[in-house]
Amino acid sequence: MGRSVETGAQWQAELRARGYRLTPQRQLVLEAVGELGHGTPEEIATAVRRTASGVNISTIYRNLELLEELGLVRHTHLGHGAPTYSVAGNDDHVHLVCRDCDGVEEASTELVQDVVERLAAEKGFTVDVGHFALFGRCRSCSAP
Amino acid sequence: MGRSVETGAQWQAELRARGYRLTPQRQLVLEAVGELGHGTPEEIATAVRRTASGVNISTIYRNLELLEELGLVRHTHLGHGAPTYSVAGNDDHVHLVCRDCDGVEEASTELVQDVVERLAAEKGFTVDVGHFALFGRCRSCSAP
DNA sequence: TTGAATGCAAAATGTTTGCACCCGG
DNA sequence: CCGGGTGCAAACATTTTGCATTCAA
Repeated sequence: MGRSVETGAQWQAELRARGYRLTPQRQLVLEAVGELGHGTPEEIATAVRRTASGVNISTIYRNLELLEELGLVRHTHLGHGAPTYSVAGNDDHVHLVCRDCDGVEEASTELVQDVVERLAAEKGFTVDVGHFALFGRCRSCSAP
Repeated sequence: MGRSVETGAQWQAELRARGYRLTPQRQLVLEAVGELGHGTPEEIATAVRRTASGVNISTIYRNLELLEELGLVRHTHLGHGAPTYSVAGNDDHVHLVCRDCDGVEEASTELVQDVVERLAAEKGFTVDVGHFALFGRCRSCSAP
């Protein structure tokens, strides 16, 4: 689902080029993020453990951090507790977070293209569109 | 600074109408949020304690929740750890959070007016503009 | 008086860190 | 072999909760 971006060989080479090693845990974390689409560290850990039951949560955190540094994953704070990780680069979208039901909808980034361009021009601020979260109330929760 | 919206008498009446009580702690929390402009629960606690040194952090949390329910304050997740509270209704603005330096800039909500209207029309999603956070990289951190 | 609110301490979450051992290159 | 990576346990940070006490109305 949705994955692509680079081949395994590509990021693995990049990894080594930077002096890091390729470990099963590392591969599994990246795969899990891709499969889940969105996931908190805890959810990712659960997914990873379906294949490798012993993986520690701190390993998940350390690898998410590393994979983010490599630009392979990205995280967003969708409001409440844990952040949500997703694979970088593909199917970017804006997150619409409902404050009432905590539901998360997605919208095309095309929606905010103007805003992004204006901020770049006027403020020199480069928006990370995939990181984009809008809070408010969804249709269902607005209904009487 | 920046306060207005309602008079003290107004929200205090509303409070009682809902069966809640007016306590010094409650007033102090609201005042502190107003004075700070933005603040984490811990920062608000510090501000409150300048006047009333014994106030417990759990009281701060409980009152922030209540004041938010009453629509007097609002909170935003600006990325990292603790959320930021501010007085609702006045000086709404968009938050621009830099992922590199963690700095927070503000921009006029006018910037996103179109987006807000389109989302309302197309998705029935009511954006809470004061809750708006954009993540990315600020001018300084973009510079070489 | 009386139940909402507070203070306190303990528990629940979510995340980070120190360290000994392990293993990818 | 060697330094990066992992597991584990403990430390942290933030928020929530149970309960006895206090106090606003």
